[in-house]
Amino acid sequence: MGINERKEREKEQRRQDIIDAAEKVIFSKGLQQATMDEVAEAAELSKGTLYLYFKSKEELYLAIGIRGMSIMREMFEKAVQSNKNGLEKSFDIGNAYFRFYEKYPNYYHAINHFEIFESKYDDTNETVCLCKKEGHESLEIFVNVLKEGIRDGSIRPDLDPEQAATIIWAQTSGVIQMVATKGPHLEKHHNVSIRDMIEGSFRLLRCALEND
Amino acid sequence: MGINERKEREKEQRRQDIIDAAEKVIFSKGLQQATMDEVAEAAELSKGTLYLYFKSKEELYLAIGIRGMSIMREMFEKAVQSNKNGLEKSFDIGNAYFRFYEKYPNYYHAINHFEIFESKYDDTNETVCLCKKEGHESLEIFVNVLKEGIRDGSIRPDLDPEQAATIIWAQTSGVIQMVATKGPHLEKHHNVSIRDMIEGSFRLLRCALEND
DNA sequence: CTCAATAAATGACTAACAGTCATAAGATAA
DNA sequence: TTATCTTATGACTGTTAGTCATTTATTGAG
Repeated sequence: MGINERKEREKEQRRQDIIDAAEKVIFSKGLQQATMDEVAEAAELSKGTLYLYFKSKEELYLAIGIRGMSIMREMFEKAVQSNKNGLEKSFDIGNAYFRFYEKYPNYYHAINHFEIFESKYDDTNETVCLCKKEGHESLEIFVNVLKEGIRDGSIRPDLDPEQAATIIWAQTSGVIQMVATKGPHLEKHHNVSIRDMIEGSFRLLRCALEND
Repeated sequence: MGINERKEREKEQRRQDIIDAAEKVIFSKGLQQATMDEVAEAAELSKGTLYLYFKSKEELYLAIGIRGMSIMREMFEKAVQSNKNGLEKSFDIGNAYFRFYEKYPNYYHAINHFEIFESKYDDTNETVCLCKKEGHESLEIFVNVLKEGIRDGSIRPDLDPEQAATIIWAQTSGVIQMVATKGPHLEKHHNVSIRDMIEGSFRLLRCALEND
């Protein structure tokens, strides 16, 4: 049935149009300040239609987060396409994470919002599961790089790659979050550059990771 | 003037009563679900009165966060009262941070809420400044322990204590936040205990910190 | 004690906004 | 042409943060 397929495509297109509109409004005013009426106007649709495609404002924001996660994962995939050893690739992922934050701060915040409220979300919710799946795929890239590093001898062999990846991911998220919230204050009042912070955290991680 | 002093005390007492009531309501229902009417009822006051003491719901929650920070700082102060070396005291602080999260998850979330939205807050706001001051004092305890460790030779001397403290603090916050959001999921589906995660992160940090 | 002045408390009210639903418009197929 | 089904609409509702005119309580001077 060609008609049904076309309808399906149109529906998906409309969904994406709504997310586009939501990004415009939410990224410029912030999640709280942005209203569904404004999103509807930006999408040139009525508010009711928005709710045919998304259960709530929260879920619409989640859809934005998924876009962000997808972009981030692609950046990670590019970052590990080199012939460096596992240790150096690990730092390339770390740098990619930071570059992602710098280039797409709004997507970063959308992802962060999801991570923070993750425990409150319903596991049967499709959008939530998609979010978790995307996040897990990004982590998996890092796990594989750690394994590679252990194999090529650049990373200490006594590490459990899954555990180490999870922990280092969390640690790096913490540093980027700190930069995101306190960064401007640190640069202004403590004369500490954000770049220094990131590099400082990598220096510590290098001690923790490298073999010998 | 004894009367004015008594009035001042009573005003402060009422303020604390309101925070007590807010804790009861917000801790049991969550920030979003809790309404100011419910807080007012729990405090046995009218809603209008709440707004004589706190500019907004947000600021009332901030006041709860300050209480949490104060408790946390006290736990840190106790943690460093020993005759261990600087390196071990550092881990005692880390453990205290985690114990604080375990014992007072609601205060932990209040603090986290503040940290996350810190950049959006007005720097001229008194409550916000108090929050930042409390947070800074906790960090200062850690900075001093790092300095102590460098002096007693347990911690690598090439570290900048302020920078390292800030970074390690951020990293540890990241790990605890991960535990807070993904912990139950990790324990259930990946058979990874929270305790392992915390200890794993300490093991990595030890490599990064210790001298020789 | 009385009474004006000040301070503290009240709760009905407003504005804003997320989410709903009866109705309408449009597409499709018989 | 018309019945059926899908999609879209926007007026409406319920909830709640925050306000403000009014009331109540406290104080200190005469």
